[in-house]
Amino acid sequence: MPARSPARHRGTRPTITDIARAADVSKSTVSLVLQGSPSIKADTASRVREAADALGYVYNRGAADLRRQASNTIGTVINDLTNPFFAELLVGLERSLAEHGYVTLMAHTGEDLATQERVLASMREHQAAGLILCPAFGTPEELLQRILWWRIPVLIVVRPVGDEGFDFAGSDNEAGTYAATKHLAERGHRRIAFLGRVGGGPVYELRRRGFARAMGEHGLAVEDEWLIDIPPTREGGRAGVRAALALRNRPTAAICYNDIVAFGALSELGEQGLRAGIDFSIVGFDGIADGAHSNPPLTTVSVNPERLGASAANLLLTRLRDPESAPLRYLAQPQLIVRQSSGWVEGTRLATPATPAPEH
Amino acid sequence: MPARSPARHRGTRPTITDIARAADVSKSTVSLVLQGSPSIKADTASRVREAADALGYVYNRGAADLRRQASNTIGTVINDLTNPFFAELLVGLERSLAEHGYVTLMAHTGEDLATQERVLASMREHQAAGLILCPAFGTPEELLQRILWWRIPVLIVVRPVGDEGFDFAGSDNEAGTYAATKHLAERGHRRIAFLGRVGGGPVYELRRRGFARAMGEHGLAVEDEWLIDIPPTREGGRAGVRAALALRNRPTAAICYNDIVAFGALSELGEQGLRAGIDFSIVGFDGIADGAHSNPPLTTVSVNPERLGASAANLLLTRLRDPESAPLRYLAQPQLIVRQSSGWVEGTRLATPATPAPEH
DNA sequence: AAAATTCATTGGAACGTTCCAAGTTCGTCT
DNA sequence: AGACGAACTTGGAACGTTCCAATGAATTTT
Repeated sequence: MPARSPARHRGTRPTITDIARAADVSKSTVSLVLQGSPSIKADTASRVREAADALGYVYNRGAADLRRQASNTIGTVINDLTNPFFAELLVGLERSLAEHGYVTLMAHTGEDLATQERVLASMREHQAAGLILCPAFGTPEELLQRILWWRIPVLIVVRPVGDEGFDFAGSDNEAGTYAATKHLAERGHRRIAFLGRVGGGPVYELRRRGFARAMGEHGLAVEDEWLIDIPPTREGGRAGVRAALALRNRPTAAICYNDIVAFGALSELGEQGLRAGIDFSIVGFDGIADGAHSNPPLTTVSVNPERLGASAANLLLTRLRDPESAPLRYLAQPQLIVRQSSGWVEGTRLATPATPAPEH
Repeated sequence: MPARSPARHRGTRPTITDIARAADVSKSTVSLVLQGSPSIKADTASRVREAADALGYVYNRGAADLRRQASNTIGTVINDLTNPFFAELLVGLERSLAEHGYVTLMAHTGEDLATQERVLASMREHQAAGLILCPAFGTPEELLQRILWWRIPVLIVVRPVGDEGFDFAGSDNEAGTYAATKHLAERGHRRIAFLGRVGGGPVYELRRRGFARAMGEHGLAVEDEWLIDIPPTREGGRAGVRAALALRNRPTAAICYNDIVAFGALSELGEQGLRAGIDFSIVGFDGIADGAHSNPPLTTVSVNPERLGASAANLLLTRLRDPESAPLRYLAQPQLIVRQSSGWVEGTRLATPATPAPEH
């Protein structure tokens, strides 16, 4: 390799070629040293490393990725970050990815399908090694097929799309609401409402089913009007409680589709002068951190969102190692956390249970 | 250019060279077409585009970035995503970046300085075009200097580091707590506590100062014990209220360092059987979405986190266009949103004001 | 002492783009 | 008819890595 090369002009970053020149070795040697190859003599290696430091060298991952035809970027698509559930999920995801040397290219869809299309295409152009997708509401299975056709490993989180066939990480929704409903029934509730978007996709369907099953097993009827159709938002929670309280055959408790619905419900109860856990019981779903400090603290079915995120990331990394194996599947077993918002017993005030707190 | 090239083997993605071969033009022409150059004849262009579609071509942004010595990746470092304030900020950031054709490389530090160092270095290797940093607590000015030395434009968000000199987007903390305190004073409160981490950096300092100034202007003394030292968390809020209620000269209201502290405070008041806004008033800071639906809804100083994020992104993009201009600075003017948690008046119950709601 | 083996290093061709300089093909003007 | 320009198109050298095949030197084996 010719020792003569054009001198580096100010402002441009040093490359392995510059290091090579400074350390008087070839660019191949520098590359090997940077990769920690054992076949380079120790003192050559340290000479190279010194030169690199002296020049303020920065590894150019883009160039390496181009040559290696690989990347350590994982595209992560979140549909609703303003829901702390997804924020906590993202924390777990990102942490786990980072721990394994991957980097997170993050995009937010706000439940918009067109945005989702756009960001996925962008991640493809960016040569993401894999994708993690919290699908926006109404995502067609066809999109997932298309992504597979791109030959990019993709993991779906939280909301299943299509029937199996894709890698998926989520929680056992049916078991979750079953436990929640059982809890309320055992505390003496006989008329229990369910607050969520009717026809709101598979997650809603499963949660409703767990509710119905538990009701049935406790010999409790489910009146149609107790299935209250509200958007899965804080406002929805308020509206749901208003609707529930207005019913002729008024429920004494409600299972909420998720924690933010439950927060809305708590808020509305307060506004109506009712005490959650005494006058009316509320149970949420998700187990977001705020639930431990709402007013009153929220009984909820915790899926431990941060841990779910970490598990999801690990699942995708497994897939990256073995692109051809059968679809992977992880279902977190949710855990009922009893706090004050369900501290109600037939006719009497229940001693508020100490938060049992095996939480983080 | 030789028309003969090795045939594409299955599994490898088509490149502009493949398109060139298919459309019987040169690779340069394909490149120009993809860039929408006007100097390519319309029918050539469409022939090329058809070939590209037929082959299922995907633009390789990494390769282009390498050649152009540029990238459209912005590194975004968030210190605490489990605080909805930062989650909403991130939403605004990402949306604005995406609208301008940039992509967000996101990392979470969890307030850990070592993690912060690591992710910043990684973003540098990834050739981020710019950085947006919500600095972890205790970030030294030296780090910022170092980043500038990297010649990567960086914007600091929320927490200033060092004295000016860096691009910054944040809110007027002093004015915010001033307005909040004034509000409480005008409602008749004379003993007001401030719940936050004493010595918790410049943001704390400014918020405390706004509080002190308003107290002074209303002729109210600030007892040392009313400055309650708690971590800026939900738990901190609970502890703060407990501490406040235990004081001999017991305050009747508290300004909280931020909304999640306020949520903790509301929770603790509830636990103690006190009604926020009636028995004790609470004001938060940040204006996160949940505040509109807490129990009771939270009076807060809203900085509109999502909009702040968008503004921050725009500021960085301005900087990218002109790398040499003087430091940029954006201070959001926060807005007091009065809700029920401060609906208290000397001796009487205040008619709960309708949420005035110019919120989003 | 020659051959074989190991060890350390290196040349140079990729990877998929961009973009400059240069080329070709026209139509138009003298 | 020849020259000139405009309108299109193209060759090929970058960008900063990796990694294969090859080289040379030192060491061991025969």
